[in-house]
Formats: sequence, C-alpha cells, structure tokens
Amino acid sequence: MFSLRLQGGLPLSEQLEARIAELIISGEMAENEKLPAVREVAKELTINPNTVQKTYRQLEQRGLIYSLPGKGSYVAERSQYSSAVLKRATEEFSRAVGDAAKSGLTKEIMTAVIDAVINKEGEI
Amino acid sequence: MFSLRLQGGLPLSEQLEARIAELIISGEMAENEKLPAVREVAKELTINPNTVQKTYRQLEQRGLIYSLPGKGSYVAERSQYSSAVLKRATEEFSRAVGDAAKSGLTKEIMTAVIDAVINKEGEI
DNA sequence: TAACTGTACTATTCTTATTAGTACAGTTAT
DNA sequence: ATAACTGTACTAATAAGAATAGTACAGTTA
Repeated sequence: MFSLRLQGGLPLSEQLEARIAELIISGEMAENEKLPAVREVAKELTINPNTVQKTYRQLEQRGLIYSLPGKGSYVAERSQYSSAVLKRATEEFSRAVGDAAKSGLTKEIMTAVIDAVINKEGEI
Repeated sequence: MFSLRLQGGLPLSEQLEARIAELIISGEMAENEKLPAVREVAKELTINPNTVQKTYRQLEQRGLIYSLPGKGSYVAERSQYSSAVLKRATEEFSRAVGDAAKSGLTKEIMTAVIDAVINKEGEI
C-alpha cells in the first residue's frame, strides 16, 4: 500500500489523487498494476470509503486508471493518458509562468530556477 | 475603483488579495496611491466589509500596502516589498517547475513555454 | 455460497468561509 | 466641536463545502 501523509488545507480526495497520480506518472506503479481496493485504502488511511471512491473516480476521468466493477481498479497504460498528462502539465506550467512574469521574474531567472530544480531532482 | 469578477472556488478574500496584488506589482497602482476604503470596496463588490478588511490585512503583512488608522490604506513603495515579492514568486515558480518535471515536462519544453508566454505577454 | 470488488445513493456531522452587527479610536473638513 | 470619514477589533449567526456514516446493488472470484 502507498504511504501518505495527509495534511494541509486541501481536500483529502485531492491530496490522495495527487499522490496516486504522482506514483503512476513517475512509474512507481506499473501499467495494469492493481490498485488497493477502495475499502482497503480507506481503512489504512482511516478515512471514509466515499472519499477514496471520489479519488478513484477523478483518476479514472483523467485516464490514469481504469476500473472493472467486481474486479478492481488498475493503472492505465501510458499510451492512454500520456498526451493528456503532458497537456495538463503544460497548461499548469503556462499559468505558473504567467504568474511569475507578473511578479517580475525575468526569463533568465526562470531558466535558472529550472536548472536548479532539475539538477536537484537528479540527485541521489 | 478596481473592477473584479469574483468567481471560482477560492475564498473571496484571497481572490481580492490576488487581484489587488496584481495591480500593485504591475504598477497599475502607483506608490503611495490611496486604496478605496474598506467599506467602499465592500459596497461596490457587494461583499462583507470584514472580507475586505481581511484582504487589506493580508496585503499589509506581505508589505504591499500600509494602513494609517483614520486616514486610509496606501500602496507601499517598491523598495519596501520588491525583494519579498521576488522571493515569493521564485518559491512558487520552483514548486511549479517541480510539478511540471514530475509530469514529464522536459527542460526544453519548459523554456519553450516560457518563451511563448513571455512573447504573448508582450503583445498589444 | 461466501467474500471480495466497484458503484451509487441519502443523511448527518464538521469545518471553514462568509456574513451580520457593533464598537472604538484616529483623521479631516466644516 | 461636530459630522463624516478612516482602519481596526471583536462576537455571533449563517452558508457552503468536505468528510463521514450507513446502506444497497451488481459483477467477480475461489
């Protein structure tokens, strides 16, 4: 089961969605790998099954998972959601760039930040 | 008075804060320019004076405005908040870059997005 | 059949944002 | 001095949304 520290003011379902999406996109969860059952996650995290179900529903709408009633929920194949993920990420990043520009961040500063973050990501 | 279309799920006070901050940072509101009175804004936007006051309080904490009890609230001088604004913007942008990277956006794509957004910003 | 799975509801509780109302002190102009 | 502003600081009530609780149904698997 995935560990998860729920915190912050964000809705639980969104926090859980973000975490699972991260696991899927990063590849930590393999294609067609079975997700833990709704009730199991709820029990583990001591939250309500409805909250988990909501998360699964949203992930399915994003194309990250698919659900087989009676069987379970599974990680979708990359080809199914890859372009959607990139589109979503690009849109969000565009908005972030616009916000940064409004605050006076120059293109040079932004590229410097990107380098710094990318390098940090690559660390062990 | 500033126009403002309140929408979205975000708290009113935060929406208002973001809008006024934008006006100040962009220079649309000059240094030491007087902001409309709390009660006036509330009346104009048909929201509660307390909500506006909360907004002003938060803007003052960020150093974007200063309030003189009995006189009014005014746009702070750039030298007062400039570095704080850049720091905040850089932090938020770093987070955005990290999120984008997690979704698979490459450095090249990010810089391309920056160029696109910056050029669009410059348009008339 | 028993035990699992996802899904779909309704009702209730909790939390938080927002509203409503009042009050006080400083400023400004009449 | 007075009237009309200003920001500020509260408490109480309301509204909205998230989360919980509970139940039910249908498909799958051993």
